Amino acid sequence: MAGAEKRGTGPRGEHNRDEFLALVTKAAEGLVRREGLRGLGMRRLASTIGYAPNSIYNAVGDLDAVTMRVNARTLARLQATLEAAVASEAAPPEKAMALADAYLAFVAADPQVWSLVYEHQIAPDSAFPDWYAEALGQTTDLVARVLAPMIPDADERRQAVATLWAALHGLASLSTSRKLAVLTPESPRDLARLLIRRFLGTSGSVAPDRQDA
Amino acid sequence: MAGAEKRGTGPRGEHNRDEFLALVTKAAEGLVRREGLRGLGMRRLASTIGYAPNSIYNAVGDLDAVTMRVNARTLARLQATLEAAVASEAAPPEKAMALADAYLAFVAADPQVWSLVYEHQIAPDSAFPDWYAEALGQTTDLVARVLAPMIPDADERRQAVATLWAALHGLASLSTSRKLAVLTPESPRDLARLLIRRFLGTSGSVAPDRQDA
DNA sequence: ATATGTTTTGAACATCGTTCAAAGCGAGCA
DNA sequence: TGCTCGCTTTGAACGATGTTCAAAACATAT
Repeated sequence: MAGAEKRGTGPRGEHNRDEFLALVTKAAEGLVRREGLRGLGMRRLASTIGYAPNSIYNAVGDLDAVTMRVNARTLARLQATLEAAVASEAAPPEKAMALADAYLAFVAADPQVWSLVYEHQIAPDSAFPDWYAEALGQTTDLVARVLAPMIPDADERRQAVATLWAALHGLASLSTSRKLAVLTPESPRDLARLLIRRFLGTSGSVAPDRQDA
Repeated sequence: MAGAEKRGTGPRGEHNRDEFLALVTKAAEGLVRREGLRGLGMRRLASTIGYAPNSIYNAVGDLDAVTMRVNARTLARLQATLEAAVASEAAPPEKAMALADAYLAFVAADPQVWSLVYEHQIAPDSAFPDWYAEALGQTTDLVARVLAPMIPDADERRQAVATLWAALHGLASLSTSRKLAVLTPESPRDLARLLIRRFLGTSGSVAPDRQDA
């Protein structure tokens, strides 16, 4: 009664607990990818993986918990994408451009799943999830590292990172909701280039502005 | 059957049709203001105004239609607020700052209702609502008018307006969802000032940066 | 006063998220 | 082997939702 740290028994099927978590998360992600937030339902998700809804409640939690899992995975994927984008050795301004490009390409490639991250509103009383703040911090740290050579002052850099991050978020958000196309025909990536060029004050052209989209 | 433009009969209660529309819209707005998107339900809305749900279906439509009405009103209120903000005679850079300030103040004063505008996702197959595109255009035209003296070229100005609009939207969005405070302690208005100062290249201080918040 | 057409509504339908209590099954002990 | 313990899985149920149907209530026009 007091010990039993290992486990009393084991699961029935061919999945252990972690595999089941991954199964649920990937199935939910697929549902969102194909039909958006409204396509993610508990009964539907359960039938997709061939389980009863209660199994998901026992292993993961309610629909909010499932959404959190998907969002955590999405942020990790975004993080990996951005890391790969700044891996090359290039001048800082080009790195900033590459970062914005990778961000917007990620969003364009998976708009529904990315939208879930900000469409999902947590209850206003519950505290901010730790893992979310950490994931966000890791990603913005990446931006800060890229901006470090151009903005030496730490305070100013922190403000610049937050501002640029919010601006990119706005471009991506309005783009996926088709509200950006109402204002201008340019792609969000072109606008991001404009933003970064003007914000960072790299007055001339940063790159020959190759147009392949 | 062919004519009868006026009306066959009249409503029962003390409200005519337009008054009823306004009643529904304002009640729905109040619900959202107090409890957010999740607090807006058809049965709850009906009981709030003392009618049966079916009356709302007959006069307004389904819950999506109600949401649209609230959002139209919100955009009109925002439009009026921004118009008032640029009414004063001042140098263009200060006007741009005032515009951003008014926008973010509007969002901060009514975050839940404002969030409804972008939280509400229309079906991906249905076309964009005309009135929404028009309302958006009117508001961004205001920004374009403010920026006109500083950016004479029409193409460049259109891009700048879209970019700044998206950036403001991002600041407001991350602010209401408490994701901006994770990154930096500064208020979104301070970050907007930084954004505009850097974007518009008004290198020095635009205003003495009076701090009253 | 009767007929007409709209407004209003009570009841029903389908579905949803979630919970409860029982059945199913693997592991440890006798 | 047989048995119990404890976790896993589930069928059924509960409450609530958005939405629709058909009937009742009502104001007007003849």
